Amino acid sequence: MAMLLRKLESIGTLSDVERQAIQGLPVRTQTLNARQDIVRDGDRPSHCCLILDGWACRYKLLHEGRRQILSFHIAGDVPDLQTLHLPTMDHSLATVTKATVAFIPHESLRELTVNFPSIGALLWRDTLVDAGIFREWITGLGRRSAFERIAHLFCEMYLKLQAVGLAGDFRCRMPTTQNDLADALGLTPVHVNRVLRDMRGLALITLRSSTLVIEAWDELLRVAEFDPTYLHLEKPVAA
Amino acid sequence: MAMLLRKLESIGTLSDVERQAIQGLPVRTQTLNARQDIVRDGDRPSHCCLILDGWACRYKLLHEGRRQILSFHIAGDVPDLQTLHLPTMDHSLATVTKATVAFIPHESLRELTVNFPSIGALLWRDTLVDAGIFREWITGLGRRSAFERIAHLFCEMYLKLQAVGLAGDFRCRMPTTQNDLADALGLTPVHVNRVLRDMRGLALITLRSSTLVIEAWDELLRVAEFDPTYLHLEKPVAA
DNA sequence: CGGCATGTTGAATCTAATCAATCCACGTGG
DNA sequence: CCACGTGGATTGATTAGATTCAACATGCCG
Repeated sequence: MAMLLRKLESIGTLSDVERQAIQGLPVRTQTLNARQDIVRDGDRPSHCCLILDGWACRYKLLHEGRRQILSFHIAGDVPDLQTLHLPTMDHSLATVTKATVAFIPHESLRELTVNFPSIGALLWRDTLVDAGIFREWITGLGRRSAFERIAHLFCEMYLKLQAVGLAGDFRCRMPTTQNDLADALGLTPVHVNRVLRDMRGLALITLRSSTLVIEAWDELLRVAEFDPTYLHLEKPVAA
Repeated sequence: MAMLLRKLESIGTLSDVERQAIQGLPVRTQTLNARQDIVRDGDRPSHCCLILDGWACRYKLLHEGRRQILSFHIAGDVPDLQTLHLPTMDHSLATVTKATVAFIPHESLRELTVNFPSIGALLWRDTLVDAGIFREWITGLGRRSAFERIAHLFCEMYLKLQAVGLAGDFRCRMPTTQNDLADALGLTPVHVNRVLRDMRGLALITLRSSTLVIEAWDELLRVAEFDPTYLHLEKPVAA
């Protein structure tokens, strides 16, 4: 549960007792291949899923195979935490890469929130941060250009990864295909490809073999019109 | 607080004691003109805002006056409930129409969630439904056509209004300008206008003087590819 | 080595944006 | 009562950003 602790402490604070209570949660761990569904639209799961390693994403499917990715998730995230109070899934959750996940029974989590209201508040807070990220994505999809959207996503993922110690020195994993990026940003894979070429041309970033290197962080922030407030990170954000 | 009760009971259930506790909340009521900010991006409010009458919306501003509306809110909604656990606003909240709102101190709401954990759970649930609506909007902005987006929004608002008794018989208020719709759906006002003309031509809806009449509900659901699951309404949805 | 997923590029097309007038409904004041 | 002002709605003409279709390259894995 180290990843969960690290994640929760990136958006709030925990006491020793609380840390121990979280570490005492019963979990069933499982490793999944890339592109496997974890829970599906319409399911009524009895567990939440904590990501220990790898990437996952939430998505919805529409007619004619159209897919919209709603969020990307990394180690420490509990992408279906909302099932604690919304029994029916209104979207699906799948792995992006090979991933290790831990399933935590709803019951245990409810118990935890009853015994430790401040952990409950922190979990609530986590779902609220999630919603804040959704709002930012809405803004991007509605009013940002393809270029700005991609730049913005790179800033976001870099900071999210950094917050749990998985990024630094302006480089991080980005194990998404151009197709995944397209489905997340409301674009076509072809157009994503062209924009990435342009970004490379401007010496903003390089993205090769699932590794993102941000060559010009300040410039990337500027073109993305990126303001990290919406991530509601507890610790000040590293420049 | 009747509207708040009605709203909460549209997504869950309350006992008599809980109803009374909610009715005992101290509030300061205020009437605002149309297009007034209630809280602004960056604020750290000490109250939540319950809408008693009229419409409000959340929005973000970008460069060059670009605006993205993130959600519409009606009587019974508490659009800034997240400030209970996310002190800093990452967007603004404003009235759409002349509106009456009630301000409830954070302190009182926190007390309420401590004394009545099941009210706390219901409020949490409300923010989760909110997030579910954000996800649906992401899907629309990313992968639906302008026509589908508008149709989808009409279905959503009709059901939301119906759930609190403000709509029926396939008609409801829709006090949004075409400009508001454009900012909500990632379109231009001009294009919204054309699509509305087309929808009228197909005898799907009429929208005049802030009143929406849905002429062909089933057909509207079909073209919008609308599935009400994401609204997580407690009561079955009226056909 | 072969096969398949992913990435890349070109050309044609299209949806929706942009720019620019004009129209209409409504409220106000002379 | 009517002229005027204003905000919103409507229409036309043009443009731009992104899509679509298609072909080809690359790289990884069995």
